[in-house]
Amino acid sequence: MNKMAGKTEGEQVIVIAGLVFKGQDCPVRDVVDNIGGKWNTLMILALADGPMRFSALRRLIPDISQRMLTQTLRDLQRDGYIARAVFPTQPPSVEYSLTPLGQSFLVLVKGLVDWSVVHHEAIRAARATYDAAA
Amino acid sequence: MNKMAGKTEGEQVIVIAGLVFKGQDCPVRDVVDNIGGKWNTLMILALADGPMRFSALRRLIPDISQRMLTQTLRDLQRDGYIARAVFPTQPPSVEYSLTPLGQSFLVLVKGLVDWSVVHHEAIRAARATYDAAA
DNA sequence: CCGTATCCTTCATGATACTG
DNA sequence: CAGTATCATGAAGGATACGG
Repeated sequence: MNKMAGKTEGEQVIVIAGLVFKGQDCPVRDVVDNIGGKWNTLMILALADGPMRFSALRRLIPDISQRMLTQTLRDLQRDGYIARAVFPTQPPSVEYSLTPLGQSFLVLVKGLVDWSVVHHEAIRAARATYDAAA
Repeated sequence: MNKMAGKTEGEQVIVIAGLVFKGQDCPVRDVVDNIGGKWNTLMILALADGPMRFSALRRLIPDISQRMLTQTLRDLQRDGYIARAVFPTQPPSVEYSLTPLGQSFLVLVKGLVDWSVVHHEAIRAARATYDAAA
């Protein structure tokens, strides 16, 4: 049922698996781009069990640079996955938590993780086979 | 229940949401990296309804360059998501199809797509709000 | 403690032209 | 038809230093 249809003028519409993908306003693109980021999914998982402070996240994920931690949190906040709360302590503390949207998304991420765990071996095996044939 | 544990020597183990993430051999990383690619999920969807020839995929997804189409197909084949079948016609024709692993993965991708469609508006709204505040 | 600012490197992608 | 080869570029990510 895959089809491609051109509109009357210039604007192109792609239909795949019953879904419309337009060049720009594709609903999926935004979400996939977020998953694609190196740290985004991990950050969602890190906040799965409750709010966390900036420094706590750094300790939890030592491999991330401060720059990337900030940026990842900003991106996720901007898209509504996480919330940022500042407490006027001295020095100030900032707490991040999943929004309802983020919690909804967490379900997908967990599904992804579970699938990965189950099929990881098959993937590694396929890779080995392919590389051996090359 | 998030914890970080250091092993006796050097090797670092990160535990998030009950899962172990080691620097290299992380089962999730491979999968997420694949999803992250610009065309990978779209390609999986494109093959959802059955096998497709190279040229058919080009027509279906006009925005992809030949180079990226080839590379995306190669990557997915290497990881075992899709199969490549060459038919000795003149000129030769090549058909790509989802493997069982790919079909299993398709379920996740569809879940992702559905979620995106449902929550796309919320995300766009969050973005608008955030940008307005800035 | 929680960031910004700056610089730098690498990699993914795109454009284009050519081949069995 | 189904690719390869080559070159160019922009974005993503890392390292480091500084600021409120």
